[in-house]
Amino acid sequence: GRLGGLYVDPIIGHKMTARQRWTPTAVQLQILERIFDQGTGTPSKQKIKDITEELSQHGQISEQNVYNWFQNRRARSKRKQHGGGGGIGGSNNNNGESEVETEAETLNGKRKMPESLRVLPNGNNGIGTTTGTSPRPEDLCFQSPEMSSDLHLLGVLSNPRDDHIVGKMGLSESYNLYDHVEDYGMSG
Amino acid sequence: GRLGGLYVDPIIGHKMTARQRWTPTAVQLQILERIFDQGTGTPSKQKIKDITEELSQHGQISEQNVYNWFQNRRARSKRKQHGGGGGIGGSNNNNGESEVETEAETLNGKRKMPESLRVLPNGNNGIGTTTGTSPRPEDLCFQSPEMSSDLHLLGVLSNPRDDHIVGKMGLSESYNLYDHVEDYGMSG
DNA sequence: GAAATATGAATGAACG
DNA sequence: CGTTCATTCATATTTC
Repeated sequence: GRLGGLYVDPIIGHKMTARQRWTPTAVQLQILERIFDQGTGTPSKQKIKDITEELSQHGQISEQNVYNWFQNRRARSKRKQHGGGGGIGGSNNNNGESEVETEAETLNGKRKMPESLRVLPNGNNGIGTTTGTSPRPEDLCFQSPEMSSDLHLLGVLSNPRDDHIVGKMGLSESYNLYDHVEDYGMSG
Repeated sequence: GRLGGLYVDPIIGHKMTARQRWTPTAVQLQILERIFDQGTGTPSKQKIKDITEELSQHGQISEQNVYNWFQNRRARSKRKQHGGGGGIGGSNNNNGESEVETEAETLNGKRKMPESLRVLPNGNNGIGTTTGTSPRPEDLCFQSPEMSSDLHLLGVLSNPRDDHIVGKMGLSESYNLYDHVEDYGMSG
């Protein structure tokens, strides 16, 4: 993806086909996280301009990128993006420790470890799954496919859109700082 | 054991070996596919909860896993048809909900079937698929990892209570996100 | 065991 | 702002 490329997307429709997706560099990410940690919400437009200008010194970026980043960051803070994979025995960490040191990528600079490892700097994502021993399918193949009785309560699932209307509350930024991180983003 | 293992991560240090990701068991996969086949797409939060609770009886799992599974399932069902599709089978486009049913694997109980039985819906092997041997030009993102304290001018950002109050109260003022390509909408 | 493929997970971007 | 889509990465699994 040529972030700084000059090629223009030849209009595929109303969307950009995501042919050029901005990827924050290590330095940009550091700055963004720093700012995110300082403020509690999405910066104003003027702030975005300043931030964008600053981040432009470390790589191609636009105000839209900064805006999206803050929006996503904030939205996913409640989703415990750190323990995203697991969450069961997980560490319910919220946006409290945004100040994480991503030294690995910083040293590389080449950002070979893109996104996945970038969010796991502490070394504990709380998955706890661990197939340490060989979890080969053969081992669990013995289980009989007795799913008929199990799905009795799931029959309602055939209708995924039955309560998507609810959930739209006030637009106020009254975010409960409590860890109600049961929301990983769905229509409900 | 498999996902239900209790082994804890033995501290990798700087780099984390990234514990094995969740892998659905045969029974879980059957249930998930069944539900996916019933509904049109991603279930709601409440549905996810029910599904997760149900699947927990057949192995360790979290709501995030279920959510990701549906997201990937849906995305890849569409990709196979649209992206890989092309025009071999004649009708290229469809709703997207109807995916290639993998009933063969359910019979075996294993996750995959031998290559012989694995029939691709399009058979686009190495023609238009950029995946596989894709030279990612990530060089563009490269830049010196200079971690300078360039935040000097962004110091103002350290004050979260500058105007964000106006922002949250004045959400209705200029939050036309529909044009957020031009104006991503901020209270500035 | 390496290559190829399948797939869970992360995230930027877009929608409503 | 919350949700959802599309793309990509990393790992698990299969194949040779």
